[in-house]
Amino acid sequence: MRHDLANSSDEWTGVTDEAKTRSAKVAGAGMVPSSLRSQIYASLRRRLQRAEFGPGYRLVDTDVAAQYGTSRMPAREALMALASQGFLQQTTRGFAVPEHSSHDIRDIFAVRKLLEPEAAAAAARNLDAGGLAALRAARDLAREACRNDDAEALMEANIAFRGLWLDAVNNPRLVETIESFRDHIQTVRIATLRRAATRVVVLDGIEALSAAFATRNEAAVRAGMLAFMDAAEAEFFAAVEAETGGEAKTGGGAEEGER
Amino acid sequence: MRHDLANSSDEWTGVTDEAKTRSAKVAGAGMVPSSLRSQIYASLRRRLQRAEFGPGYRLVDTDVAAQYGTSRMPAREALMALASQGFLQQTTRGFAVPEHSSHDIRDIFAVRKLLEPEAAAAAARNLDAGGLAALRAARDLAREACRNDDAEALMEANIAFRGLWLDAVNNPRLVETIESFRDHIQTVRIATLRRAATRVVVLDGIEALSAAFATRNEAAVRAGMLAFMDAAEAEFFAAVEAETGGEAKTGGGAEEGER
DNA sequence: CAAGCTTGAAATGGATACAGTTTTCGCGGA
DNA sequence: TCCGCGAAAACTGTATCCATTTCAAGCTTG
Repeated sequence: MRHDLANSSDEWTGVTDEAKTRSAKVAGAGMVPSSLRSQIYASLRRRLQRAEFGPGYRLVDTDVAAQYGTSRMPAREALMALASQGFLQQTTRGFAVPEHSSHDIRDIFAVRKLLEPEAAAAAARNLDAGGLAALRAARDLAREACRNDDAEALMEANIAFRGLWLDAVNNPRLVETIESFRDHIQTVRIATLRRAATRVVVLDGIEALSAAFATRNEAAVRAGMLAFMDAAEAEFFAAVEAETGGEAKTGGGAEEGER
Repeated sequence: MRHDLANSSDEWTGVTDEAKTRSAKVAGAGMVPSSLRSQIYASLRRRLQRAEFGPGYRLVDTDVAAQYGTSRMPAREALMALASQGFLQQTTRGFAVPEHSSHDIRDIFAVRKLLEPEAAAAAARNLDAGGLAALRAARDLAREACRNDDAEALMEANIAFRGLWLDAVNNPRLVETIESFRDHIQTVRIATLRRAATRVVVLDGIEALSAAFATRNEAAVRAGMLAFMDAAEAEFFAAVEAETGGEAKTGGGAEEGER
């Protein structure tokens, strides 16, 4: 399949905006979006986030270059940038979508549990009336989605809710670190997407956090966030257990191998 | 100055080992240490950690390539990898060593205070007799350096001490995150290197931590690390205050600009 | 029939070449 | 002396080419 860079608005323009926002937030880093390298990078990153390639899928620079209609060099550099940020694994022969082990996921949850409760507490300090209203709106969307058993919509609402309180955190470094982990773990989303129990857990978490944010009770926010993450972690491992019977690897992506 | 990759054992072979250890620890990532790109990357990262280039210093791929005696390509890729991990800033024209504002440094300290006490506590659980002995040795080096008012040696001992307990942390993600922050802010070391008071603070911190590690008392380790970081932060801002009279930017690196 | 070696294709890493763009520096005029 | 202005140099981004490495399949041999 040919992936054009100029057209395909949903593919490329959306990512540009996100990149702009992010880099402007961090330290005014000079964005150079017009280079083929950056475009391929952004496109691939978006496709990786959507789990378009399953774990273990191999990405070869010549193939990527052919897909985007460029020479090998921009494709190579985009792949290397993705690898250096952990979105891809560099093997002896090419790049591969990393297969997160259960242990790896546990480690990531451990780090997130150190960061996110504190970040949420900071957000609770900073949220204004408008922010709280937006959080309520996202919560209502989540309720609606849960009532309709719409896993997709619930995930969207969850992501929106998360983005809203993260916007109120006044430590860009902290936000950046948290988001870097979020991007790595679509694995969790995919594994737990289909479970009805997960949807309940997510809605419960959003409800509890929403209430805590509304009262601006920092301790409650901290506790709520921690409980939410514990529940999510337990849910993930329960899903893995149910699906694979306790295998170590967390497969289940879209296209497997294919090479 | 010409930076050879094959010779210059202190510069390059040591870094190879570190890179090998690190990448092997993370996720079995395929290390390809023989590539020029990786070698330049590791060497530059080491030099950045040692604050060989001051804030704002511009690194141009042609210059780096000439320094290492390679073509532009490996240098370019190493620089881009460093930039994508935050060790360098990509400007509209080349790469520059980031200049952290006081606010930025405060933010980074806030994140580190969330991560490092927990990480040190985990290390305390895992350290074996050999690790404790190595920590004692590093502490003795720090004592020696402090007695001689040798700021350079104290910095080395401090880096060694940190590396040792980080090696005992069994969560590679956590280690990776901590290291990314640590390497970013050599600024702190530069600004505070010359103060005698800072040297005392550093030695005190190492002493306290060393004692806490020796007893494997997790709570003491956590508290010691937090106190150490608070002291370091206070010391940094005191140094900035004393030096520049409260300027926002934290200059004072080795070579400034130079282009 | 199996195990090891050989050979070939594919893929990566590095070097060189080239085009486009920005910056800077020197010069001339007001 | 200061302000344009133009040319040259520098820097980046991309393409193409070559060398080296690695994986795999097939063949040979015990």
